[in-house]
Amino acid sequence: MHVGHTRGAVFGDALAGLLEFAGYDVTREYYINDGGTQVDVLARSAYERYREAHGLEPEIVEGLYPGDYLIPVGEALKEKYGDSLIDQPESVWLEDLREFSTDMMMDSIRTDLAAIGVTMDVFFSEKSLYGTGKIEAALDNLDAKGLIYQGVLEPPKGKLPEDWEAREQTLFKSTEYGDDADRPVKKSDGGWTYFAPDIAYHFDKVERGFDELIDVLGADHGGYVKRMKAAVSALSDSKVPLDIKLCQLVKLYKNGEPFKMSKRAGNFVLLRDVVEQVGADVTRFIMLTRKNDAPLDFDFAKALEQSKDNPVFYVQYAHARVNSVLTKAGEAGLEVSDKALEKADMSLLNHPAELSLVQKLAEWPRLLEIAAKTHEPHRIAFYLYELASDFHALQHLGKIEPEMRFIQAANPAQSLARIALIRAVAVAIAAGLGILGVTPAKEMR
RNA sequence: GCACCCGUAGCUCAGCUGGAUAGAGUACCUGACUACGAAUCAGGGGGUCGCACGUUCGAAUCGUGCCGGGUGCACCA
Repeated sequence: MHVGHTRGAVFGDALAGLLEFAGYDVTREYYINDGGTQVDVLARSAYERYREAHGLEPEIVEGLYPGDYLIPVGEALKEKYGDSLIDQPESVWLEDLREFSTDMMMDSIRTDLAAIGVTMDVFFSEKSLYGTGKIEAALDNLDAKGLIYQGVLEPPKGKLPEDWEAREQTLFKSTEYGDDADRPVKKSDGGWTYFAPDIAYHFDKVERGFDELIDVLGADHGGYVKRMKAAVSALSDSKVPLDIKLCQLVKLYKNGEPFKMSKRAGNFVLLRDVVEQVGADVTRFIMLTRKNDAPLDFDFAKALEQSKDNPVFYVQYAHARVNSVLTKAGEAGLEVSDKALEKADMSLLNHPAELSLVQKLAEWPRLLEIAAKTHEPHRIAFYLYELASDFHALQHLGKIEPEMRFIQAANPAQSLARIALIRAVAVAIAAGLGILGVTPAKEMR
């Protein structure tokens, strides 16, 4: 996986965590694109790398995947097949290589997901929809509702594709559900379009009884939203809502200098490189400090910095500080268990800095509700930063005004109230970071 | 041409189920460490919330139109 994919994975995982926290029963699914012609391309590309592993010059022609990530696949193929596939026709090896390559890609993806702390409940294979009657079943469902027909599409407005010609195709009447045009489910050669298995996948989800669906996609799939929503509405008789979250690109920087990622040459910055350098916590948090549909700048240098420039440390530091105070209070002979703190007299909190922290804390349930309802986990990240900020301000006040220190040796009741307050801060931070999948460190030395 | 997303401080962005003087980071300037962790904090300057209408007691937030930027646009995934 390259870092672009990561954002979707982190976003989806954090959203799932958020919904779980809000009381939903969530299933995280990964849809494996292991069907269709793209896998043929993958297999052919891997074959060239296999030849390369034998010292032959790979012929990575236009249309194949040029990325370096297939080099190990070629080597693994050499390991398994020796030279038995060299100069053999495609018919001999294509099927085997399809499976071999997708398996290896998926292993790699699973490893990457684990490295970033993402655990999927279900890996759903697109391939499993072909030849099993599932696509047919989904389309039959639509057909029974009168939403499938043979027809010819209007040419697209604006500039016409050069090889445009009117063709009769099998179409889904997605305009019935708000789409701009009806969409083909079969290609002119009789094969399924990519849209057909996608319909079948969503149908399968509906059949499995989910009452709410969320897709996380790259922003370049924006044009696909209406038709998919139309399909799910049709399949579920408008009973199952589908929300589609589009994640924008991640731009990598190092000290403000853009990091070149040539997609054509396949030179991606890999997720594992990023995680190795900055760690999963930082990677995740930074990915969530932007709205999902806004582009994200990811600066390595800042991600490595352990300062206010780096929001993760700022938040974690607040959490660590609270724990430090709790320890100090214990050493000072105060009983600071949660049970003891429940008895604290909170009316003793009346300094503006204390009250503003109380206020911020009071926003937490409401914020959770909005974040969950709008499917926007970034709100949690921003909130945690603000909460940490208010906390840091209050703690620092103790340096300027000693009577504002949390622990007042001469006044246990006051101390208890303040410690109850900051303990609440720690609880919220731990919960919030937990939702985002970031470790709430107790100390950061 | 059509659809979707975006346009808020010099820069990067929050805020948008309508509500009080529009927030943060960064940058720039000035300050605070014998004491709960200075990986921190305080203060200062800096904004016609793209533009214009409209709905409303009230609009950055909702609606319409326009301007500017991004993405996508038969049969490829």
